[in-house]
Amino acid sequence: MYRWYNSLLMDSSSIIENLKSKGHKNTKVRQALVEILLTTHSPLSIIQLLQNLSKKGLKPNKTTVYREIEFLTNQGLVSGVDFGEGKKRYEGSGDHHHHIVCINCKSIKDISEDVDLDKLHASVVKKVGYKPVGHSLEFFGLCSNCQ
Amino acid sequence: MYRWYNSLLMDSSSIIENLKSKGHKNTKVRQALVEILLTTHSPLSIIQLLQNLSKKGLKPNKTTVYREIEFLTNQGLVSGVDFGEGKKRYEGSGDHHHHIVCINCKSIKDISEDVDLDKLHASVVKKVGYKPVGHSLEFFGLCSNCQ
DNA sequence: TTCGATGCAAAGGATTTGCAGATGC
DNA sequence: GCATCTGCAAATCCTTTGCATCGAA
Repeated sequence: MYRWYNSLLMDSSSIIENLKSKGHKNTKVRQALVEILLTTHSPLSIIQLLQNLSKKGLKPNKTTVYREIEFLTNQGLVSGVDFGEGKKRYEGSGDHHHHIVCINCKSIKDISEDVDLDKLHASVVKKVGYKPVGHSLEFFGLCSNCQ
Repeated sequence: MYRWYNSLLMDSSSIIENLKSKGHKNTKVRQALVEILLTTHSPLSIIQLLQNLSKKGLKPNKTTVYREIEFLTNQGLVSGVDFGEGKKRYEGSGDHHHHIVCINCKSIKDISEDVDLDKLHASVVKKVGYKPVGHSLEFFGLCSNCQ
């Protein structure tokens, strides 16, 4: 998947600078969201993003967060994951990895295992004639506390 | 994943019989839903289930379909999949396989490729100490029409 | 000044819930 | 007859939209 930046090598201010060079503005909410998504390595819901913003002293409207996330997604900086909870979660695009979700307490753990789906993805895509865009792989289970 | 039946070997009436033996009733909607999910090998939304029921001359309330799907899910007969569309889709549990979804026209293709995630699943689960329940793997792309 | 960003209210869509009435066995 | 199933209305939750205002460059 093409990505014009590498979040691991880029800090929030250089991301903001890049956005400014495209005619977008530097706002407190934007900068804080980028920081939160760059430092939190697990997918956050809109409500959790609002809580994190609140910790930074920012209390934007929920709509603003939805729109900012949509914007950052269009910029390729953020991607959404869906655990079938009836809502989406968001993480920095540079963070692409997979998760295991406890079906009871909903806790989420990252999977460090390097899942190489690219080869499979390529073969699947070739077979069905689709232009590849991405994939989603999540595991579900009961965490040690909930068993 | 434990499953008390094998949908490939079981027709709708024997499933209904099994449910009746557990004290559940045989209703037209239940029987029709089981038939639909047994014969449609792609995940259907609640609206699509209603449309399919309609073709069979049944016009149940949407709430009834939600409750029936919940019931069949609890019985292990149905499982939900989520493509991040903001709604769930449902398929017969015996149908477990993966999909590729066109991000433009939303068309869904099954992946015949035999994705052996069980080994990966087992290793992941062992490492994080979770009791395994299931997984979800979907690919996204642009279908030939939408490219 | 200009155009992007924001807040607020309202609307939309999926899903759930409470309760009374209908139906299978 | 009794437990399950159903319909209807209302409520809830997530997300989107319209519009007027604000604010960064």
